[in-house]
Amino acid sequence: MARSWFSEPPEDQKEVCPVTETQDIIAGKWKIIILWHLSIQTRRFNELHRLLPGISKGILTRQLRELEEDQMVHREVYKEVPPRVEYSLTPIGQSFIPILDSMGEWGIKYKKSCKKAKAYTNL
Amino acid sequence: MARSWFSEPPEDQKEVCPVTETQDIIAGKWKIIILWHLSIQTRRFNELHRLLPGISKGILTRQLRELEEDQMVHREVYKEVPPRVEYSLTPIGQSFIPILDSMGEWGIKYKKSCKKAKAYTNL
DNA sequence: CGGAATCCCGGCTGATACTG
DNA sequence: CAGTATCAGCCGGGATTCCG
Repeated sequence: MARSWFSEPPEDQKEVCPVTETQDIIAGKWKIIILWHLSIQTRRFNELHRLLPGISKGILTRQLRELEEDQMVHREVYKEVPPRVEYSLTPIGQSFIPILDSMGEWGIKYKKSCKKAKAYTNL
Repeated sequence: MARSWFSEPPEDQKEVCPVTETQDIIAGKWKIIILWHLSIQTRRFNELHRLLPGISKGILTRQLRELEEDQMVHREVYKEVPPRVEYSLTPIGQSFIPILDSMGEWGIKYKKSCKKAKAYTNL
């Protein structure tokens, strides 16, 4: 018993519900968006930073590291001056691209089919 | 200026990157899992509560409400004693099912193809 | 350029108690 | 049964500073 003493009955849940695994990986405010940008092409760190307006370098680093740990993203360091680091999708990450595409298409259809009630919460 | 004074350049971002929309909707610790359970069949409140070990009723309610606001989930109240409330997917929610399925399948493949490094962080 | 190290902060999450 | 209300806390995001 490491840390399963509260609110976490991990095993059975993941057995029963396979999306749990996926949920764990793409949870994180920027991960889906990062993966999407990497699905287009390999990107450098600052390139990603520019593509994600509002994210700080610290956070970007963390999200990328976590994606690395989950073997979704590959980090290639070129020993140069100034340094260059390129991020790309691993094979596992690439296998996720169809889902990213679906999510993109769905997002577009979603915007068309409904004006978000959330925006008008004050009604 | 409501609350967009920091870290939120919403418009352009969503233009450029369609997954942002989707990200916003499925963000939330339990939403994907809730949607998945509802994709199987209509469920009652306590049924969902049992299916999601670890979630509290308060949180479950909130996540469901948010999914309702986003028009993903329909809430049907039966005027009975004791009360009965059933949750199901709206048409928009149903249009998301393929993605849920993909995520489920992907999650299974993922588990096979890699032993998560995260679990052994202490190495 | 691409981070690492810190600190801070808010919001979501979660527990508990109460209600119709 | 299906919530609401309230409060606590934690974690993850964010800003800033420093480094090779």
